[in-house]
Amino acid sequence: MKKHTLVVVDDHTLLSQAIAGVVSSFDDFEVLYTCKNGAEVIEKFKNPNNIPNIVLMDVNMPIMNGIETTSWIKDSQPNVNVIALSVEEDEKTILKMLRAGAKGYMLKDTDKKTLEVALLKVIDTGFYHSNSVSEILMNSFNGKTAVDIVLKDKEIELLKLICTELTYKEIADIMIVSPKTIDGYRDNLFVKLHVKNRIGLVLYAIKNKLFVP
Amino acid sequence: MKKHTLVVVDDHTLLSQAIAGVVSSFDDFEVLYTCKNGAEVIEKFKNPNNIPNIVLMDVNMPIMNGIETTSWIKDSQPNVNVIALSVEEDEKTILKMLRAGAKGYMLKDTDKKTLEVALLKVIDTGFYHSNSVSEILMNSFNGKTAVDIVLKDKEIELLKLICTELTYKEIADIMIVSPKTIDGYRDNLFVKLHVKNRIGLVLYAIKNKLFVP
DNA sequence: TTAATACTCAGGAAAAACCCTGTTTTTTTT
DNA sequence: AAAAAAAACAGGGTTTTTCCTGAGTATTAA
Repeated sequence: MKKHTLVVVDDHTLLSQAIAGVVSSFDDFEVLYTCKNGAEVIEKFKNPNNIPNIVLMDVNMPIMNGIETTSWIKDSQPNVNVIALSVEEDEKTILKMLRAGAKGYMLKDTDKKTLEVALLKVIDTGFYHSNSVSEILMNSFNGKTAVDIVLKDKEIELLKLICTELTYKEIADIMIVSPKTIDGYRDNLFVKLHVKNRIGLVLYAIKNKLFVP
Repeated sequence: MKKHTLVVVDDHTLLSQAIAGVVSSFDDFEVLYTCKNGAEVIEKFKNPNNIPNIVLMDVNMPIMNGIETTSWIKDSQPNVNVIALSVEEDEKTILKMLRAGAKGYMLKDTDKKTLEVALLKVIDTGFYHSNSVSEILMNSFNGKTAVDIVLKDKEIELLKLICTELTYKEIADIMIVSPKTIDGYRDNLFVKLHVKNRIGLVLYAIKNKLFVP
Protein backbone atom coordinates (compact mmCIF):
# COMPACT_ATOMS: atom_id res chain seq x y z
CA MET A 1 0.00 0.00 0.00
CA LYS A 2 1.17 3.44 -0.88
CA LYS A 3 2.21 5.67 2.00
CA HIS A 4 0.44 8.92 2.77
CA THR A 5 2.62 11.90 2.00
CA LEU A 6 3.23 14.70 4.45
CA VAL A 7 4.98 18.04 4.75
CA VAL A 8 6.15 19.76 7.93
CA VAL A 9 6.08 23.56 8.10
CA ASP A 10 7.85 25.17 11.06
CA ASP A 11 10.33 27.98 11.30
CA HIS A 12 12.44 26.07 13.80
CA THR A 13 14.52 23.87 11.60
CA LEU A 14 15.53 21.51 14.33
CA LEU A 15 11.96 20.92 15.33
CA SER A 16 10.65 20.38 11.85
CA GLN A 17 13.46 17.94 11.17
CA ALA A 18 12.78 16.19 14.43
CA ILE A 19 9.06 15.96 13.78
CA ALA A 20 9.80 14.75 10.29
CA GLY A 21 11.90 12.02 11.85
CA VAL A 22 9.07 11.01 14.14
CA VAL A 23 6.56 10.90 11.32
CA SER A 24 8.91 8.90 9.13
CA SER A 25 8.93 6.23 11.78
CA PHE A 26 5.19 5.70 11.30
CA ASP A 27 4.40 2.84 8.93
CA ASP A 28 1.83 4.63 6.81
CA PHE A 29 3.46 8.02 6.41
CA GLU A 30 6.26 9.50 4.43
CA VAL A 31 7.69 13.03 4.78
CA LEU A 32 8.30 14.71 1.44
CA TYR A 33 10.16 17.76 2.75
CA THR A 34 10.04 20.50 5.36
CA CYS A 35 9.47 24.25 5.03
CA LYS A 36 10.39 27.21 7.22
CA ASN A 37 7.39 29.38 6.37
CA GLY A 38 4.38 29.86 4.14
CA ALA A 39 6.36 31.46 1.34
CA GLU A 40 8.42 28.31 0.96
CA VAL A 41 5.25 26.24 0.83
CA ILE A 42 3.91 28.28 -2.07
CA GLU A 43 7.20 27.89 -3.87
CA LYS A 44 7.23 24.13 -3.35
CA PHE A 45 3.60 23.64 -4.34
CA LYS A 46 4.36 24.96 -7.83
CA ASN A 47 5.59 21.49 -8.64
CA PRO A 48 2.66 19.02 -8.66
CA ASN A 49 4.93 16.29 -7.32
CA ASN A 50 5.31 18.29 -4.13
CA ILE A 51 1.63 18.24 -3.16
CA PRO A 52 1.23 16.12 -0.03
CA ASN A 53 -1.82 14.56 1.58
CA ILE A 54 -1.22 16.31 4.85
CA VAL A 55 0.53 19.46 6.00
CA LEU A 56 1.63 19.76 9.62
CA MET A 57 1.59 23.49 10.11
CA ASP A 58 3.06 25.62 12.86
CA VAL A 59 0.89 28.64 13.65
CA ASN A 60 3.54 31.19 14.55
CA MET A 61 6.00 31.81 11.79
CA PRO A 62 7.72 34.84 10.37
CA ILE A 63 7.14 36.02 6.79
CA MET A 64 3.87 34.14 6.28
CA ASN A 65 2.18 32.65 9.28
CA GLY A 66 0.17 29.47 9.69
CA ILE A 67 -3.21 31.11 9.34
CA GLU A 68 -2.39 32.87 6.08
CA THR A 69 -0.68 29.81 4.71
CA THR A 70 -3.59 27.55 5.60
CA SER A 71 -5.99 29.90 3.82
CA TRP A 72 -3.80 29.82 0.75
CA ILE A 73 -3.59 26.04 0.73
CA LYS A 74 -7.33 25.71 1.18
CA ASP A 75 -7.90 27.93 -1.86
CA SER A 76 -5.33 26.44 -4.17
CA GLN A 77 -5.19 22.83 -3.02
CA PRO A 78 -8.43 21.96 -1.22
CA ASN A 79 -7.56 18.28 -1.07
CA VAL A 80 -4.58 18.86 1.17
CA ASN A 81 -5.39 18.35 4.83
CA VAL A 82 -3.79 20.93 7.07
CA ILE A 83 -3.22 20.10 10.72
CA ALA A 84 -2.21 22.96 12.96
CA LEU A 85 0.56 22.26 15.42
CA SER A 86 1.05 24.97 17.97
CA VAL A 87 1.83 25.99 21.50
CA GLU A 88 -1.03 28.48 21.42
CA GLU A 89 -3.95 27.50 23.53
CA ASP A 90 -6.07 30.53 23.28
CA GLU A 91 -9.49 30.21 21.84
CA LYS A 92 -9.15 33.00 19.32
CA THR A 93 -6.08 31.58 17.64
CA ILE A 94 -7.58 28.12 17.43
CA LEU A 95 -10.80 29.41 15.92
CA LYS A 96 -8.90 31.52 13.41
CA MET A 97 -6.90 28.52 12.31
CA LEU A 98 -9.96 26.33 11.95
CA ARG A 99 -11.80 29.03 10.05
CA ALA A 100 -8.81 29.26 7.73
CA GLY A 101 -9.46 25.64 6.85
CA ALA A 102 -7.35 23.50 9.18
CA LYS A 103 -8.72 19.99 9.61
CA GLY A 104 -7.20 19.59 13.02
CA TYR A 105 -5.47 21.43 15.80
CA MET A 106 -2.91 19.81 18.05
CA LEU A 107 -0.96 21.32 20.88
CA LYS A 108 2.75 20.63 20.78
CA ASP A 109 2.35 19.21 24.22
CA THR A 110 1.27 15.79 22.97
CA ASP A 111 3.15 12.59 22.39
CA LYS A 112 4.29 10.57 19.41
CA LYS A 113 1.53 8.03 19.61
CA THR A 114 -1.15 10.71 19.69
CA LEU A 115 0.34 12.30 16.61
CA GLU A 116 0.11 9.01 14.72
CA VAL A 117 -3.48 8.53 15.83
CA ALA A 118 -4.27 12.06 14.71
CA LEU A 119 -2.73 11.61 11.29
CA LEU A 120 -4.64 8.37 10.74
CA LYS A 121 -7.87 9.96 11.86
CA VAL A 122 -7.45 12.87 9.48
CA ILE A 123 -6.81 10.51 6.57
CA ASP A 124 -9.78 8.43 7.65
CA THR A 125 -12.44 10.90 8.74
CA GLY A 126 -11.11 14.24 7.57
CA PHE A 127 -10.60 15.81 10.96
CA TYR A 128 -8.95 15.47 14.35
CA HIS A 129 -8.81 17.51 17.52
CA SER A 130 -6.99 16.71 20.72
CA ASN A 131 -9.10 16.52 23.84
CA SER A 132 -7.87 19.81 25.22
CA VAL A 133 -8.67 21.57 21.97
CA SER A 134 -12.12 20.00 21.81
CA GLU A 135 -12.74 21.26 25.30
CA ILE A 136 -11.78 24.78 24.33
CA LEU A 137 -14.04 24.56 21.31
CA MET A 138 -16.96 23.30 23.37
CA ASN A 139 -16.61 26.21 25.77
CA SER A 140 -16.57 28.61 22.87
CA PHE A 141 -19.90 27.22 21.72
CA ASN A 142 -22.06 26.90 24.79
CA GLY A 143 -20.86 30.35 25.75
CA LYS A 144 -19.20 29.60 29.06
CA THR A 145 -15.93 31.34 28.43
CA ALA A 146 -17.12 33.04 25.29
CA VAL A 147 -18.79 35.87 27.14
CA ASP A 148 -17.39 37.82 24.24
CA ILE A 149 -16.11 40.95 25.88
CA VAL A 150 -16.51 43.85 23.48
CA LEU A 151 -14.38 46.89 24.18
CA LYS A 152 -14.96 50.30 22.70
CA ASP A 153 -12.25 52.30 20.99
CA LYS A 154 -11.85 54.64 23.94
CA GLU A 155 -11.56 51.73 26.31
CA ILE A 156 -8.90 50.09 24.19
CA GLU A 157 -7.02 53.36 23.94
CA LEU A 158 -7.17 53.76 27.69
CA LEU A 159 -6.17 50.15 28.28
CA LYS A 160 -3.01 50.66 26.29
CA LEU A 161 -2.11 53.84 28.18
CA ILE A 162 -2.84 52.09 31.45
CA CYS A 163 0.04 49.74 30.65
CA THR A 164 2.50 52.58 31.19
CA GLU A 165 3.83 54.48 34.15
CA LEU A 166 1.59 57.44 33.41
CA THR A 167 -0.89 58.60 36.06
CA TYR A 168 -4.55 58.83 35.19
CA LYS A 169 -4.24 62.61 35.14
CA GLU A 170 -1.52 62.39 32.51
CA ILE A 171 -3.56 59.88 30.57
CA ALA A 172 -6.54 62.25 30.67
CA ASP A 173 -4.37 64.97 29.11
CA ILE A 174 -3.30 62.63 26.34
CA MET A 175 -6.85 61.51 25.61
CA ILE A 176 -8.09 65.07 26.01
CA VAL A 177 -10.87 64.33 28.48
CA SER A 178 -11.39 65.13 32.13
CA PRO A 179 -9.63 62.92 34.69
CA LYS A 180 -13.09 62.16 35.97
CA THR A 181 -14.02 60.72 32.62
CA ILE A 182 -11.01 58.47 32.82
CA ASP A 183 -12.32 57.40 36.21
CA GLY A 184 -15.52 56.36 34.52
CA TYR A 185 -13.86 54.49 31.67
CA ARG A 186 -11.63 52.69 34.09
CA ASP A 187 -14.47 51.69 36.41
CA ASN A 188 -16.36 50.27 33.44
CA LEU A 189 -13.30 48.25 32.51
CA PHE A 190 -13.10 46.90 36.05
CA VAL A 191 -16.63 45.56 35.69
CA LYS A 192 -16.29 44.33 32.13
CA LEU A 193 -13.01 42.55 32.64
CA HIS A 194 -13.72 41.31 36.17
CA VAL A 195 -10.63 42.86 37.67
CA LYS A 196 -10.30 45.06 40.72
CA ASN A 197 -7.41 47.39 40.07
CA ARG A 198 -4.98 48.78 37.53
CA ILE A 199 -2.68 45.77 37.79
CA GLY A 200 -5.56 43.57 36.69
CA LEU A 201 -6.11 45.78 33.67
CA VAL A 202 -2.44 45.60 32.73
CA LEU A 203 -2.46 41.82 32.95
CA TYR A 204 -5.63 41.62 30.87
CA ALA A 205 -4.21 43.88 28.18
CA ILE A 206 -1.03 41.85 27.94
CA LYS A 207 -2.80 38.49 27.94
CA ASN A 208 -5.04 39.64 25.15
CA LYS A 209 -2.23 41.18 23.17
CA LEU A 210 -3.63 44.68 23.35
CA PHE A 211 -0.28 45.66 24.73
CA VAL A 212 3.07 44.05 24.04
CA PRO A 213 5.53 44.59 26.89
CA MET B 1 32.98 2.70 22.88
CA LYS B 2 30.38 3.71 25.36
CA LYS B 3 27.78 6.20 24.18
CA HIS B 4 27.36 9.57 25.80
CA THR B 5 24.12 9.81 27.71
CA LEU B 6 21.67 12.64 27.28
CA VAL B 7 18.40 13.94 28.65
CA VAL B 8 15.92 16.24 26.90
CA VAL B 9 13.93 18.73 28.98
CA ASP B 10 11.06 20.51 27.24
CA ASP B 11 7.47 21.05 28.21
CA HIS B 12 6.27 20.21 24.71
CA THR B 13 6.15 16.46 24.79
CA LEU B 14 6.05 16.02 21.05
CA LEU B 15 9.12 18.16 20.60
CA SER B 16 11.15 16.51 23.29
CA GLN B 17 10.28 13.10 21.89
CA ALA B 18 11.15 14.28 18.42
CA ILE B 19 14.47 15.74 19.51
CA ALA B 20 15.14 12.57 21.45
CA GLY B 21 14.57 10.70 18.21
CA VAL B 22 17.02 12.88 16.36
CA VAL B 23 19.67 12.51 19.01
CA SER B 24 19.21 8.77 19.13
CA SER B 25 20.11 8.65 15.48
CA PHE B 26 23.55 10.02 16.29
CA ASP B 27 26.18 7.32 16.65
CA ASP B 28 27.74 8.54 19.86
CA PHE B 29 24.67 9.54 21.80
CA GLU B 30 21.93 7.82 23.70
CA VAL B 31 18.83 9.45 25.19
CA LEU B 32 18.07 8.22 28.69
CA TYR B 33 14.66 9.88 29.07
CA THR B 34 12.79 13.16 28.62
CA CYS B 35 11.34 15.57 31.17
CA LYS B 36 8.61 18.18 30.98
CA ASN B 37 10.08 20.63 33.49
CA GLY B 38 12.74 21.21 36.10
CA ALA B 39 10.80 19.53 38.87
CA GLU B 40 10.82 16.27 36.95
CA VAL B 41 14.56 16.59 36.46
CA ILE B 42 15.12 16.87 40.19
CA GLU B 43 12.95 13.85 40.75
CA LYS B 44 14.81 11.81 38.15
CA PHE B 45 18.25 12.84 39.36
CA LYS B 46 17.58 11.23 42.73
CA ASN B 47 18.56 7.98 41.11
CA PRO B 48 22.28 7.99 40.26
CA ASN B 49 21.62 5.87 37.18
CA ASN B 50 19.66 8.75 35.75
CA ILE B 51 22.53 11.24 35.68
CA PRO B 52 23.40 11.95 32.04
CA ASN B 53 26.47 13.55 30.46
CA ILE B 54 24.43 16.21 28.75
CA VAL B 55 21.09 17.90 29.34
CA LEU B 56 19.35 19.61 26.43
CA MET B 57 17.31 22.22 28.21
CA ASP B 58 14.45 24.35 26.99
CA VAL B 59 14.50 27.81 28.57
CA ASN B 60 10.79 28.51 28.85
CA MET B 61 8.95 25.99 30.91
CA PRO B 62 6.18 26.13 33.46
CA ILE B 63 6.71 25.09 37.09
CA MET B 64 10.51 25.35 37.02
CA ASN B 65 12.13 27.07 34.11
CA GLY B 66 15.39 26.41 32.32
CA ILE B 67 17.40 28.99 34.22
CA GLU B 68 16.38 27.77 37.64
CA THR B 69 16.85 24.17 36.61
CA THR B 70 20.29 24.82 35.17
CA SER B 71 21.35 26.51 38.41
CA TRP B 72 20.16 23.53 40.35
CA ILE B 73 22.00 21.08 38.13
CA LYS B 74 25.17 23.11 38.32
CA ASP B 75 25.02 23.01 42.09
CA SER B 76 24.12 19.39 42.56
CA GLN B 77 25.74 17.74 39.53
CA PRO B 78 28.54 19.97 38.26
CA ASN B 79 29.75 17.32 35.81
CA VAL B 80 26.56 17.41 33.82
CA ASN B 81 26.79 19.66 30.76
CA VAL B 82 23.68 21.71 30.16
CA ILE B 83 22.97 23.02 26.68
CA ALA B 84 20.19 25.55 26.38
CA LEU B 85 17.81 25.05 23.49
CA SER B 86 15.49 27.94 22.96
CA VAL B 87 13.64 30.22 20.60
CA GLU B 88 14.71 33.18 22.71
CA GLU B 89 17.22 35.43 21.11
CA ASP B 90 17.37 38.24 23.58
CA GLU B 91 20.64 39.02 25.18
CA LYS B 92 19.42 39.00 28.75
CA THR B 93 17.96 35.53 28.57
CA ILE B 94 21.06 34.11 26.96
CA LEU B 95 23.34 35.73 29.51
CA LYS B 96 21.18 34.53 32.38
CA MET B 97 21.27 31.00 31.07
CA LEU B 98 25.04 31.08 30.66
CA ARG B 99 25.50 32.58 34.10
CA ALA B 100 23.33 29.82 35.48
CA GLY B 101 25.94 27.41 34.18
CA ALA B 102 24.87 26.38 30.69
CA LYS B 103 27.78 25.19 28.55
CA GLY B 104 26.08 26.13 25.34
CA TYR B 105 23.14 27.97 23.89
CA MET B 106 21.47 26.94 20.67
CA LEU B 107 18.52 28.47 18.95
CA LYS B 108 15.86 26.01 17.90
CA ASP B 109 16.26 27.34 14.42
CA THR B 110 19.23 25.09 13.63
CA ASP B 111 19.51 21.78 11.87
CA LYS B 112 20.19 18.20 12.83
CA LYS B 113 23.79 18.22 11.73
CA THR B 114 24.55 21.33 13.74
CA LEU B 115 23.07 19.75 16.81
CA GLU B 116 25.35 16.75 16.45
CA VAL B 117 28.36 18.99 15.98
CA ALA B 118 27.35 20.94 19.06
CA LEU B 119 26.98 17.85 21.21
CA LEU B 120 30.36 16.54 20.14
CA LYS B 121 31.99 19.89 20.78
CA VAL B 122 30.54 20.09 24.28
CA ILE B 123 31.81 16.61 25.09
CA ASP B 124 35.16 17.50 23.60
CA THR B 125 35.86 21.06 24.67
CA GLY B 126 33.19 21.76 27.28
CA PHE B 127 31.32 24.43 25.40
CA TYR B 128 29.49 25.32 22.22
CA HIS B 129 27.66 28.33 20.89
CA SER B 130 25.98 28.74 17.56
CA ASN B 131 27.19 31.59 15.39
CA SER B 132 24.13 33.70 15.98
CA VAL B 133 24.49 33.34 19.74
CA SER B 134 28.20 34.18 19.60
CA GLU B 135 27.30 37.30 17.70
CA ILE B 136 24.81 38.33 20.33
CA LEU B 137 27.39 37.71 23.01
CA MET B 138 29.99 39.78 21.20
CA ASN B 139 27.59 42.69 20.97
CA SER B 140 26.88 42.40 24.66
CA PHE B 141 30.58 42.82 25.40
CA ASN B 142 31.78 45.74 23.36
CA GLY B 143 28.47 47.50 23.02
CA LYS B 144 26.58 49.30 25.70
CA THR B 145 26.87 46.56 28.25
CA ALA B 146 23.57 46.17 29.95
CA VAL B 147 24.33 47.04 33.56
CA ASP B 148 23.27 43.77 34.94
CA ILE B 149 20.74 44.09 37.67
CA VAL B 150 21.01 41.63 40.52
CA LEU B 151 17.86 41.01 42.49
CA LYS B 152 17.69 39.35 45.87
CA ASP B 153 15.37 36.46 46.62
CA LYS B 154 12.99 38.64 48.61
CA GLU B 155 12.87 41.16 45.80
CA ILE B 156 12.07 38.49 43.25
CA GLU B 157 9.40 37.04 45.51
CA LEU B 158 7.87 40.48 45.92
CA LEU B 159 8.10 41.22 42.23
CA LYS B 160 6.06 38.14 41.44
CA LEU B 161 3.39 39.06 43.99
CA ILE B 162 3.33 42.60 42.66
CA CYS B 163 2.08 41.16 39.37
CA THR B 164 -1.23 40.29 40.99
CA GLU B 165 -4.23 42.22 42.19
CA LEU B 166 -3.13 41.90 45.81
CA THR B 167 -2.53 45.04 47.84
CA TYR B 168 0.82 45.59 49.51
CA LYS B 169 -0.79 44.85 52.84
CA GLU B 170 -1.95 41.46 51.59
CA ILE B 171 1.46 40.83 50.10
CA ALA B 172 3.05 41.65 53.45
CA ASP B 173 0.86 39.01 55.09
CA ILE B 174 1.92 36.44 52.53
CA MET B 175 5.59 37.23 52.90
CA ILE B 176 5.19 37.48 56.67
CA VAL B 177 6.82 40.86 57.07
CA SER B 178 5.54 44.30 58.03
CA PRO B 179 3.85 46.37 55.32
CA LYS B 180 6.54 48.92 56.01
CA THR B 181 9.15 46.40 55.01
CA ILE B 182 7.34 45.85 51.76
CA ASP B 183 7.47 49.62 51.30
CA GLY B 184 11.24 49.39 51.61
CA TYR B 185 11.64 46.46 49.24
CA ARG B 186 9.46 48.16 46.71
CA ASP B 187 11.28 51.47 46.90
CA ASN B 188 14.57 49.66 46.36
CA LEU B 189 13.10 47.99 43.30
CA PHE B 190 12.02 51.39 41.97
CA VAL B 191 15.62 52.57 42.14
CA LYS B 192 17.20 49.35 40.88
CA LEU B 193 14.87 48.90 37.95
CA HIS B 194 14.52 52.58 37.07
CA VAL B 195 10.74 52.59 37.27
CA LYS B 196 8.46 54.91 39.18
CA ASN B 197 5.43 52.88 40.15
CA ARG B 198 3.89 49.45 40.47
CA ILE B 199 2.95 49.32 36.80
CA GLY B 200 6.62 49.72 35.91
CA LEU B 201 7.48 46.81 38.17
CA VAL B 202 4.84 44.62 36.56
CA LEU B 203 6.15 45.41 33.09
CA TYR B 204 9.72 44.71 34.17
CA ALA B 205 8.76 41.39 35.71
CA ILE B 206 6.93 40.31 32.58
CA LYS B 207 9.64 41.45 30.19
CA ASN B 208 12.21 39.56 32.19
CA LYS B 209 10.04 36.51 32.54
CA LEU B 210 9.92 36.64 36.30
CA PHE B 211 6.19 36.51 35.85
CA VAL B 212 4.24 34.87 33.04
CA PRO B 213 0.84 36.50 32.52
C1' DT C 1 -41.47 64.10 20.64
C1' DT C 2 -40.85 61.82 24.68
C1' DA C 3 -38.51 58.40 27.01
C1' DA C 4 -34.81 55.59 27.67
C1' DT C 5 -30.03 55.07 27.32
C1' DA C 6 -25.52 56.30 26.84
C1' DC C 7 -21.54 59.56 27.63
C1' DT C 8 -18.93 63.00 30.06
C1' DC C 9 -17.97 64.92 34.13
C1' DA C 10 -18.17 66.54 39.51
C1' DG C 11 -17.72 66.22 44.56
C1' DG C 12 -16.04 63.96 47.99
C1' DA C 13 -14.37 60.23 50.77
C1' DA C 14 -11.65 56.23 51.74
C1' DA C 15 -8.11 53.17 50.52
C1' DA C 16 -3.89 52.25 48.49
C1' DA C 17 0.37 53.65 46.77
C1' DC C 18 4.24 56.45 47.13
C1' DC C 19 8.06 59.04 49.54
C1' DC C 20 11.18 60.66 53.05
C1' DT C 21 13.52 60.37 57.42
C1' DG C 22 15.02 57.84 61.10
C1' DT C 23 15.29 53.75 64.65
C1' DT C 24 16.00 49.05 66.02
C1' DT C 25 17.58 44.56 65.07
C1' DT C 26 20.36 41.30 62.73
C1' DT C 27 24.27 39.99 60.17
C1' DT C 28 28.83 40.60 58.54
C1' DT C 29 33.35 42.27 58.85
C1' DT C 30 37.45 43.44 61.14
C1' DA D 1 34.05 41.92 70.85
C1' DA D 2 33.48 46.22 68.53
C1' DA D 3 32.48 48.46 64.32
C1' DA D 4 30.28 48.52 60.03
C1' DA D 5 26.80 47.19 56.98
C1' DA D 6 22.50 45.42 55.87
C1' DA D 7 17.80 44.25 56.84
C1' DA D 8 13.39 45.09 59.06
C1' DC D 9 10.47 48.33 60.45
C1' DA D 10 7.87 53.06 62.12
C1' DG D 11 5.99 57.65 61.74
C1' DG D 12 3.83 60.55 59.12
C1' DG D 13 2.98 63.05 55.07
C1' DT D 14 1.65 63.53 49.93
C1' DT D 15 -0.15 61.75 45.83
C1' DT D 16 -2.68 58.53 43.30
C1' DT D 17 -6.09 55.29 42.92
C1' DT D 18 -10.41 53.50 43.88
C1' DC D 19 -15.33 53.94 44.85
C1' DC D 20 -19.92 56.02 45.27
C1' DT D 21 -23.61 58.96 44.02
C1' DG D 22 -25.38 62.20 41.11
C1' DA D 23 -26.01 65.77 37.31
C1' DG D 24 -25.98 67.72 32.74
C1' DT D 25 -25.75 66.61 27.83
C1' DA D 26 -26.01 64.00 23.77
C1' DT D 27 -27.65 60.06 21.30
C1' DT D 28 -30.87 56.63 20.28
C1' DA D 29 -35.39 54.25 20.47
C1' DA D 30 -40.27 53.99 20.83
